[in-house]
Amino acid sequence: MANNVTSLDVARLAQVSQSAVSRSFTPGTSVSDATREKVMTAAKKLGYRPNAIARSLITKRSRMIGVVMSQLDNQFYPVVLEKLSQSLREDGYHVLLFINDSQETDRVLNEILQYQVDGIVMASTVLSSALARDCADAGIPVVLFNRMTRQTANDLHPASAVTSDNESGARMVARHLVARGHQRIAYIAGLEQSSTNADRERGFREELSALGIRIHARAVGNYSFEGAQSAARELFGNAQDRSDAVFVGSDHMAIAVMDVLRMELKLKVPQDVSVVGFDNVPQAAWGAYQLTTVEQPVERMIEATRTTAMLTTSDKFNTRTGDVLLLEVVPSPNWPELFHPQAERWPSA
Amino acid sequence: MANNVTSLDVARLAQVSQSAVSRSFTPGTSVSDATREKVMTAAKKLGYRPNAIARSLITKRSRMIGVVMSQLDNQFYPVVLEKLSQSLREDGYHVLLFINDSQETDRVLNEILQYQVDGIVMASTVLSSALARDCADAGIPVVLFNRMTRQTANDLHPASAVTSDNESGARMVARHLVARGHQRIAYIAGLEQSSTNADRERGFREELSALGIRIHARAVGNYSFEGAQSAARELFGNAQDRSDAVFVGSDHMAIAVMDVLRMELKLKVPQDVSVVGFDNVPQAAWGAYQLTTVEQPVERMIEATRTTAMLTTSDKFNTRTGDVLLLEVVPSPNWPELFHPQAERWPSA
DNA sequence: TTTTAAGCTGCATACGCATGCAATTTTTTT
DNA sequence: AAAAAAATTGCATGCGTATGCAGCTTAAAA
Repeated sequence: MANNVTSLDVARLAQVSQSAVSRSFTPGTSVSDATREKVMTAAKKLGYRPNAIARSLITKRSRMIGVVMSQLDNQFYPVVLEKLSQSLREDGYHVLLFINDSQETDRVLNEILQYQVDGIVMASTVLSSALARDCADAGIPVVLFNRMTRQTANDLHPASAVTSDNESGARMVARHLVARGHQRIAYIAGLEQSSTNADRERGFREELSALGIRIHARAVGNYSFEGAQSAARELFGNAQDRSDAVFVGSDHMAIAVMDVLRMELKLKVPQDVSVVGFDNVPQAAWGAYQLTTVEQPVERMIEATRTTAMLTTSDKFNTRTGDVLLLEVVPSPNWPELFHPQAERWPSA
Repeated sequence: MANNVTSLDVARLAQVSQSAVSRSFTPGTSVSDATREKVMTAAKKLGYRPNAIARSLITKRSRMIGVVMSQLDNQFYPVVLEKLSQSLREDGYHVLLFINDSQETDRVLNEILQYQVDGIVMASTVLSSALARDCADAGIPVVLFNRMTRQTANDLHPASAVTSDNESGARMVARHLVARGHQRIAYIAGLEQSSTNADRERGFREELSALGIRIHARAVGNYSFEGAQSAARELFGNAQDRSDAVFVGSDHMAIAVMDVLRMELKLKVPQDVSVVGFDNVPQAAWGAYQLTTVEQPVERMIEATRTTAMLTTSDKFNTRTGDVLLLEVVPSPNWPELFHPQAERWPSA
């Protein structure tokens, strides 16, 4: 019963106007120290808390960022969520979270937009052109995290995107495996329609090509644990002409692959088969796996996401004034340090 | 620039009053099919979306639930978050997420309260009495998830709590280990001030007692990966009089323990040491670990949380009318099926 | 057909706060 | 000490929606 406390109540107790109370709680406004103190005293006595909802209605800034995520079972995303949340909070923003199972993205986005969020971050999700357009029209910046937008001529997304340099990362894996003496190298893809998979696969293929090697086998894991298990069985179930190394599209899948190789197929990793992942999730370092992997520079990706998602709020930028299309690929100046070689078969020399 | 569309704009286009528009978008109101149709047509044409902020201001229902979490690196919590989010969404609620590092719970809660959330769920966090009182005064139901409230006479929390039957689960582990022939059984605690640890430890101790056994060794892991590693080194670093089994307070810690035992101390699990965890996180089933563990009935816990967190909104209940203190321990009618024995040393018979 | 009830609709208002404007006070300058 | 500038304060209004109330229309009952 103490939450009915409004700025007016405080004003009365402090013997000032409601405006004074409002100003006392708004940084950068003109209030004398004396009044502010009176206000604060009264506010504390009444247990007053400014109503963010009412405030948003006036300022048209909710200070909320809608975050859409799926696949929380892939530890990469909880980590991202945690860091993103903290990063935003430092700027006074909060996360309105939406977890979307399947491809119900449209409904989810409609719900988000009703909440007047100041920005939207979509992780590992594809965004329909129509909705992207909706958001742009509404002046809400949208950032795709870990996915690029499709940019075909007639499917132009007015949305920003942040990814790491997936192609370079994959190239590095190719060089690494070849340097280790592998010749029969397989690839297990993530979601084929995702840009991350496309970029990684392309980089991997091209670099192998440059080294005079072609992919020995390929299967699709769809970035899921079960999908990766199936892919592993498909690729390694048959003993003859078996690959001796496999680059898996994500650590999450790579671990599933290792389990199948070891437990079901009784193969030794890394003695019989080398496995390399992507992301560098915490579990990659776990003793039982010690997975070689390529780290995504999450901190930097988040930093890019943060600033982009808050553009309309920033004083310097304003996406409202047009369909500004921002594409940001986080560069990886220090890729070598992002490569985490661990358990790898020694060169077959 | 299309987000300025208000109900008034729609009203004008549809040639009806603003009230009609409002009613058309509010289920259970009195509008003729004809008007509703006119309204919907106009709304679609303009791309109108009701403003949830403005709506909240009037109805005093934001349809947001504040969720406070920490330790997203422990996969138990992402799983909970995902299911909770989906469960709430089915009732039209959304999650305002707060991830709190350290013990900055107070500040976090203050921020939450400003957003006029309809309820608060705090996972694995202790709540100060003062703040619990604040929420109760504000008529906002608070549910502690996976933690009980402290209930000493002078520290009474007007907050609900949902946990599983930790004590029974721990008793089951005790019986299991003894049945397997273990005699030197250790315990690695989580956070000592947490109720979950207290309950699990008590149940474990008491059941062992009943079987004529006392805990052979004990260390504290504070529910963290690193803490568990240290605890494992502390307990098993010395070869003499080493325990032959250990019950670890959570799977997250148990995996860290297994890694230390195997990688650092070159012990075989389960041949040399049996390890049992708690929670049944997805990783417990991973091939390399196959951890024996006690499953927490997450679905049921969430169900209890959901209803409790929405009490003020529900038509049937109203916590505003008093300091209703709800304590809900999710019973475990089928504990046996929640026990997941996997890699365990065979009876030493 | 007349009476009564039920269903619709619009008007006006309020939710809690921020902000432009004008009036007032304080400070600074001359 | 007077004049000018700066700082502070209150008033009034509006953000976009929901809702009680009264008037109106249509359906049901008599």
